[in-house]
Amino acid sequence: MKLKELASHLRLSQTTVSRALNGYPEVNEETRRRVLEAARRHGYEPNASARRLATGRAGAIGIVMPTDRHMLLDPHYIEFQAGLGETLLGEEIDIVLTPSGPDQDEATYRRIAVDGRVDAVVLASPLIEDERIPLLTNLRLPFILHGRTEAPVDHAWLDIDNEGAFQHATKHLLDLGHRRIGLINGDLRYTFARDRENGFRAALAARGLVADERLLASGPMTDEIGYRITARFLAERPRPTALLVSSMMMSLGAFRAIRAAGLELGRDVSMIAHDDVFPFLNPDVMVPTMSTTRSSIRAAGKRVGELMLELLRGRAPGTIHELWPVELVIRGSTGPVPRA
Amino acid sequence: MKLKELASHLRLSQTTVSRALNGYPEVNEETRRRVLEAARRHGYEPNASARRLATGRAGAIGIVMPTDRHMLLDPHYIEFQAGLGETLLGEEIDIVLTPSGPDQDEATYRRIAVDGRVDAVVLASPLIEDERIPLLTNLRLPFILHGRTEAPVDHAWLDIDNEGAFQHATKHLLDLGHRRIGLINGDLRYTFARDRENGFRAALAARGLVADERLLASGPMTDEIGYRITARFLAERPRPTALLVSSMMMSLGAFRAIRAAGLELGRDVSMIAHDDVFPFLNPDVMVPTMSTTRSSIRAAGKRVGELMLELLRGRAPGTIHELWPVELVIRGSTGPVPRA
DNA sequence: AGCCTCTTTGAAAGCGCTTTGAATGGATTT
DNA sequence: AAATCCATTCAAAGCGCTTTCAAAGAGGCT
Repeated sequence: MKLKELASHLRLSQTTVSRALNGYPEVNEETRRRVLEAARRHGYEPNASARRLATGRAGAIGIVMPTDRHMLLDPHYIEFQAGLGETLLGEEIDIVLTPSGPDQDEATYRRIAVDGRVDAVVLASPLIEDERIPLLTNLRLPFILHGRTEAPVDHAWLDIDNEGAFQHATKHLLDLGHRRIGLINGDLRYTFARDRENGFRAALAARGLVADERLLASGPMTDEIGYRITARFLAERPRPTALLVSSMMMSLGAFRAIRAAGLELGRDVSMIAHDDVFPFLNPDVMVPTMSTTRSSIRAAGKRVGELMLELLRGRAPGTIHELWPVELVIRGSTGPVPRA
Repeated sequence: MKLKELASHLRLSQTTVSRALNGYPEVNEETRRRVLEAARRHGYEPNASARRLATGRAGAIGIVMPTDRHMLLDPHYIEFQAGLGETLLGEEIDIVLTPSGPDQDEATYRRIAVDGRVDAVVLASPLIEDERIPLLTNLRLPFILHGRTEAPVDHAWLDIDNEGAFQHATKHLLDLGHRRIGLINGDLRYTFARDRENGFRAALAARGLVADERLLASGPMTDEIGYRITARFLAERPRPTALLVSSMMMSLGAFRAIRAAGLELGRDVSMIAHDDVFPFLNPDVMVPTMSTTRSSIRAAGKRVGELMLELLRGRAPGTIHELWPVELVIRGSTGPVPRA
C-alpha cells in the first residue's frame, strides 16, 4: 500500500492525504479522521527512503562502530545505546551503526557525512587529541561528543567530571590516613583517563604530596589487567594501602589479587572504583560492598539523545556543554589506613 | 556534489556515470577511469536515500532494541553487534537499531517491515514461545534467529548446542564424583536456559539420578543474582559440591559467595560456567582459573552476518540452520568431589 | 450583486538516484 | 555497398514521498 493507492481509495489527492498524515493544520478535521482511519485499516506506513529523499532528513543518528580496537569499552557502548534509545524511542528516530575497520575511520565518517544516511553522529571515547573533531567540523556533520577532548573548535559535548571525581575520591582516602595510594587507570590516550590522573595528582598536591610513579598504571579496563596491576602494586614495599580503580570490571580483578595476597579488602587495603552503573554489576551486593565514584552511563546516553533532538531542531552546538558532577559513594571497601 | 553535476562536469550522461560508478560492464574502460577519478576528486558519494528509493534495497539490517526489559543480557548484545559489524564492514551495510518500548515490539516490527528501512532483521534472545517468529513470517520480513524457539514455521537460525554443552559439563562433574550439583540458570522463558536445564537433567538421568529441585534456580544473569543463589545453595544440607552456572557474570558472584562461606573454589566446591568469551572477562586469568563451556558470541555475530548476506542474495531461509557445538574447557575451578 | 477572505483541496514539480529502451557510430560481414 | 553487429552512450521514466503554487468554493462585507 502506497500513498497513491491510499489517496485514490479515499478519492483524495496525495497532497491532502500526506498532509493529513503528517499533521498539517490546513486539513479538514473530518477528512483527517477518514485518512487516519483508512491508513490504519490498510496498515499504511510511508516508505522511509522516499520520505527521506523528499525531506532531506534521515531521521537517524549515527554511531561509527570500530570493530577491532578499543571495543574493550564494550559494556559502556551498549548501556549508552540503551540510554540513547530510551530518548529516541518516542521520536521514531533510528540509531545507525556503521561498522568501520582499522584505519578507515576517516573514510567512514567522510562517507556518512556526505551520503545523508544520518542527520548527526555521536562520538564516544575521545582521545585527548581526537582527529574526529576537526574532521566532522570540516564536513559540517553535526555531532555530540560524549566526553571531552582538547580541541580548538567549539562543539557540543557532555562529560562527567572525571577530574573532580578522582580528586574527591583521593581526598577521601587521604582523610582516612592513606598515603600509599595506587591508581589503576584506563588507557592514557583517552581524555577520561588523563583527567582522572590529574584529579588524583591534584588531591595529593593539595596535601603537599606527590604520586609514586610505581603506583600509577594503566591499560585496558578488564578484569585481567585489574588483577595483574594490583598484584604488581601489592608486591611493592612499602605496600600501598589503598587503590583507586577506573572501572568496576578492573576492580573485580583487583579484588582477587588482594585476596590472593592474603589481604582483606576494606581492612588491609582500601579501594574506590569508578562505577558506570551497569545492571549486571552492582557494588552494593559485593562483599564487602564497593565504594565508588558513580555516574550512570545510561543516563548520559539518554541525555545525549535529548540534546541530539535539540541539535537537530536547530540549537547551536556551541551552546551544548554539560559537565556532570560525580557522586562519591562510600561503602565497605574503604576504611582507615591500617596501623603499620 | 550530486550525480547530475558530476555528469555535466564530465560531459557525460547521468546514466553512464552511474554505471561507471556501480561497475556495470557496458562502460568503456577509459571512461570509467575518468569517472572514478573525478568522483574521487570531488568527494562524490551517492545519496543513500535516493539510491535506496531507486533500487528498493535498504542496504541495512535491523535490530529491534528493547530499551527496558531483558537488556540485562547487555554485554551479549554488543559482542554480537561487533561480530556482525566485522562481516558487514566490507559490504557497506549498516546496522539499524530501532528502539522499542515495552509492549511496542509488535508495532515496531510491523512498521519496519513495511517502511523499508531495513532489508532483514536479526532476532536475538528468543523465548521458548516467541511471537516474533510468526509475526515476521506473516510480514514477510526476512530474519535470522540467533538462538532457537519452538516454532512450527521453518526459518533461518543459528544456535549453540546449549543442551549438549550442559549435558557434557554435568557428565564431567559426575565423573569427578559429584552428586550434589546446583544449576544456576538464566530466565527459564528463554530457550537457551530451558535447553541447558534439559542437558543437565539428561546427564543426571543417564546415571539414574534426578535433580534436587532445591538446587535449581534461575534469574537475571547478573553478578548479584549469582551471589544470592549460590549463598542459598550453600546453606542447603547436604551442601552441593559442584555448581553449573549459566554465565561468567553470575560466576563472579558465585565465587564470592563461596569464599564468603569459607569454602574454596576448585577444592570444596567445583564450578563450571558458561563463557560467551567477552574480552573483559577472561576465565584463564581468574584465580583459580575457571572451567567453562565456551562459545564466542562474537563469532556467532560474525557468522550471522555472513548468513545474512547470503539470505539477502536469495538463499532460502529454510536452508539456514546451524547448530554449533560447545567446547568444554576444564581449568582450575573443577576438582574431584571432596571426601565427606 | 460584487468583492474579499478564509478554508480546503489538488496538480505538478521536485528530491537524487537507477534502469529501460533507444540511438549512435564504427567495425565486421556478406 | 548494403546489412549486421557490437560497444558505448544517452534521454527519459520511474522509485514514493513532500511541498509549492494555484484553484475552488463558502461565507462575510459593502
